[in-house]
Amino acid sequence: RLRKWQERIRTKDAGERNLQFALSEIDRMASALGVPRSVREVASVIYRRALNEDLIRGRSIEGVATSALYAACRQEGIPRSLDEVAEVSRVPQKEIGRTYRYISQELGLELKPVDPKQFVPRFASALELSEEVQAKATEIIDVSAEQGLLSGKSPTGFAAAAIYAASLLCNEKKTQREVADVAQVTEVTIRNRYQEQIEAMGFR
Amino acid sequence: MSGPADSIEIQNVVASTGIGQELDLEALADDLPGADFNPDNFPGLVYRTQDPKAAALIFRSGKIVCTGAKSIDDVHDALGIIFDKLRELQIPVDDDPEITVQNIVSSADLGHNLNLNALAIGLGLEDVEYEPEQFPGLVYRMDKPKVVILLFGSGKIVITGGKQTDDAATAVEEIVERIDALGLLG
DNA sequence: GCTTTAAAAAGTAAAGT
DNA sequence: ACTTTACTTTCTAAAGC
Repeated sequence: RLRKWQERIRTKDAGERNLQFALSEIDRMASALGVPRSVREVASVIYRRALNEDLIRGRSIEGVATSALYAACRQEGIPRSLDEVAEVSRVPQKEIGRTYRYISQELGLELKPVDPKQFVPRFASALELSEEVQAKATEIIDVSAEQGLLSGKSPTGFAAAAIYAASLLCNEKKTQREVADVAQVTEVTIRNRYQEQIEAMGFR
Repeated sequence: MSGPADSIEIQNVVASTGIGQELDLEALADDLPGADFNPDNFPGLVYRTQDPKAAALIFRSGKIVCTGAKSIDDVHDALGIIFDKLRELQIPVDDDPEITVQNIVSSADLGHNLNLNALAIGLGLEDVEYEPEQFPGLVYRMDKPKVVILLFGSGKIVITGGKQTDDAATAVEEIVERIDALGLLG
């Protein structure tokens, strides 16, 4: 009797400690990513739901915590790329993506594909670009997406190219390297997306 | 009348079989020229046939997996070559080992560009995986036939998971119908 | 879950010329 | 800037960790 009771307390304590660890990790990563408190709360809710639905079995606590935060950022409309999330996590990017797909499916999050426009304010301010450039980049994304150029393309690369193009059009030029660095894509990707977008805008 | 169904091409067939005889893979690796056997990495011995081009994984139990063939006939031909090679080495092989097709991978072309964002929402987010940051294709799991379809912006698609020859054709017919019903087929 | 094998799709990336 | 190579995703069996 006593042994069973102690075991229950032990598992309860272990579970409690694991939950506290996960929540503190979400907090630490959220701070490193500079996302608001509301996103951390959404991430915590997602993590607790995953815990209640027994989705953590066979997966690492850190992996589920990171994926919950990645999902929360998307749900709140201020997405971080998997690259950015992986930088502040000790879990490899591949596992974060796989775990995200799993919990997203099991919890029925039904998150829409990431909209490249959601990266514009953050990337543009990191590059100290004006509101005018941001508005232009947003327009470029809308017009080129409307013409079907977005299908299959990485949202960060698409946003980076639009910001690069907008910086040229507004006489606030940033180099491809500068934009590539903040968006964490290569110059080659910016060049490729940029060419298509300029053509879609009817410039050239 | 050339439609998407006519563009279907089988790209890979995976099948399993067994010779009904245990094997000494160490000895087989020495006797079979071109055989790759690294038991530390993987328990199967890898043997490749040139014509038809295929790769076989041969296990200690005598069970064999054949992959890479372009048709079901090629699977039978490739395995036939392997059975004969084993017989040449004085290894008893069942007369007519049963060969089971486990997976057929096909490609096809819908002939129109696809708006994958609209398709993800239209087909139902619960049945769709579309993460262009990780992979450019939209993943759609179909129940009947039970296959997985990868759809790309170009309109090219991949059908995998099918076991019947006509699964790909049925799946293409079905996906075209669903996309068309959404008004998303050019 | 992982390990290995094959194949297509298209995007992204890195290395070498 | 160009090409080449390689990695991402889906599927499936096999034996064993």
